[in-house]
Amino acid sequence: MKLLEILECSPPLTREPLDAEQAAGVARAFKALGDPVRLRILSVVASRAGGEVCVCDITDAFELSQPTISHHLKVLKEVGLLTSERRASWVHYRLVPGTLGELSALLALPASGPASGPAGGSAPSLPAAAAAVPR
Amino acid sequence: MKLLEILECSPPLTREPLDAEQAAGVARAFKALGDPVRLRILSVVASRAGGEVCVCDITDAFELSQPTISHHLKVLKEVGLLTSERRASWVHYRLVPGTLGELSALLALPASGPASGPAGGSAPSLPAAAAAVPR
DNA sequence: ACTCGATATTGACGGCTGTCAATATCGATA
DNA sequence: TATCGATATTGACAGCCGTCAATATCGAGT
Repeated sequence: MKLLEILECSPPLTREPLDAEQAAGVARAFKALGDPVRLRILSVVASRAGGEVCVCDITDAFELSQPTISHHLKVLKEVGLLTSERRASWVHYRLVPGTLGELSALLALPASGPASGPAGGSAPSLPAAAAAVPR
Repeated sequence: MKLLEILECSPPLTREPLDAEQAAGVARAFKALGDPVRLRILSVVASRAGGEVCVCDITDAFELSQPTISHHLKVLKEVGLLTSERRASWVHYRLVPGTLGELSALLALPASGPASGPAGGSAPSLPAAAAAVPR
């Protein structure tokens, strides 16, 4: 299943627990972000003005072998965070639009100002409702 | 170094590339989120009304051995996402305030409406500036 | 067709990780 | 202090993961 579809039907963590299927899908994305090199690669792509990075730019921004960089790019691509396009000899990577934003929304706190928040106005966070004996 | 400190001095991915140290710190957090079980545990804690969950509640919400759950809780705690407090026989876990929000901000897209965004209003995302030959 | 530079794939290796059974620890209660 | 329930720790094992050297593929130019 595609990452974006999973993200779009996964509520924010602060809203309700994820079911097993959602968790499995989302975890794949976070696992991909769980490597320092991939995180840096992603930040290079995400912060690039044109939104596009040539592999060669990445390869010599890191002190890692070219196959290793290629491997990380593949991981980021397979999980649905990046896309690639070949132009002439060079391959360019860019963000898959939406995924970063959806991941961000998943972790976001419940909007303090309920002005434009996506949340239905439920659960005003009743302070300590279940203070009884746990079981 | 503590997770929150790292997060507080790490710019959003869309702003500028992470340096190696920031990436290493942040990646630890995402790595912890990169397991389906931990993600579900975290969502259970995050969505809990009182903000607190007893271990026993988690242990029998999953079909995993008690040591396994304990292990995952330890990982989430060591990485700085959860805290625990012992009360009587039971141990209660809660979110470390701020971390989820900071992680969310790290992944967030550049705020379209700069109304209440935490970002200083820089970088109007110049569209495609570097279109020249990659190298 | 041949060569060359850019990128991907393969195969191998050491280290990390998720899981469990067994055991230990820690509080409460008798 | 003896016991019991709740949680943590230990040790072991299979499987995954990051890295590299070697090699393959793919376009472009000659």
